[in-house]
Amino acid sequence: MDMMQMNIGQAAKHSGVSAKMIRHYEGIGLIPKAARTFSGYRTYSGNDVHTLRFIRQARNLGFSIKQIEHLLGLWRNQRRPSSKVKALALEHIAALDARVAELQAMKRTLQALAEHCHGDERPECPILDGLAAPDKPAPDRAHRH
Amino acid sequence: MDMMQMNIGQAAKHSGVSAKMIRHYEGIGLIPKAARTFSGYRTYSGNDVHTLRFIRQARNLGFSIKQIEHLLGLWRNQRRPSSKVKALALEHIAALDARVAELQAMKRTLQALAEHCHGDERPECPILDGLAAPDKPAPDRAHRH
DNA sequence: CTTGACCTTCCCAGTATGGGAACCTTCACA
DNA sequence: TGTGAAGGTTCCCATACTGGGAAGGTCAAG
Repeated sequence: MDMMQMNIGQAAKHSGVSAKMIRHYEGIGLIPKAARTFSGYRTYSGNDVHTLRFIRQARNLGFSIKQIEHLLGLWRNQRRPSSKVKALALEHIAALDARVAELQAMKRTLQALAEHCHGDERPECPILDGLAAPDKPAPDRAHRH
Repeated sequence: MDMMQMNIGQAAKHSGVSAKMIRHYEGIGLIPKAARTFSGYRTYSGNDVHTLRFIRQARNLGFSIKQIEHLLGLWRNQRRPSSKVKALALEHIAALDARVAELQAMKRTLQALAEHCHGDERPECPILDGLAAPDKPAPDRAHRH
């Protein structure tokens, strides 16, 4: 029924994805091109909104666009083995863990420096000294992606 | 003192900051424009390399460029109160904590979904169902060990 | 001189999101 | 029926950080 047809603003409200982002997702091909009214407005069905909500949920869990593309494919394929989905999820969990470990390492280091900083009017500051320290002369290239 | 003069590749090696990034930092004004040889090559002193290393260290700890700008200013100012530095550091630690909490929340949610997914040949998948679900649910959250 | 390593600038790519300009469409109300 | 607000359209720009690569100049060694 046409009752479920809505324009982009409504779809945004109902899905929690901004109109800007909906257009963007269409632009990069994450979602198919929306149908248009005679005058050029995009229209969305309840189904489209459902997809958008799926996307938003996945993004809330930190999945990348590439991964979401993958997830959408699995979602739409009634015959996917759940193992594929689970693998993707576990992989992402591992990535989250790795990122957390990275951030916690940063925090630990910074905290160690901060603990020794008086934090008063005096200029001596172990934090700056720590940043200025020669570190290891081994140029490392390991960073976030 | 000319012994310490080097071109960008050497400075990159000694600082751990890529040549590409050194040029970029110069471009955005994070570091002053490098001196040039007659033929246009940038040259760096031991001091410049020291600054680059400072920057790299700060980035390794997750500081943003804006914050590093600030830190560099404090570093160069012999009369800064250490309280300013400490404030910046503590603020950043708080941001790291916040980010960690965010990621951990994602992980918890995803893990809860994954636990109920068989991960076999069957298509039923609570993970996809969870992503497709209308968002409301905060049903089971008491899964801590 | 030639060659290869290194330098220069400039453009493009990505992730994900938002701001805003310039313009067109819809709809309700005077 | 006119009109103004609200909301749609496209397009460009910016964020923060980093890399790839092209086209061309420079330097040192063989």
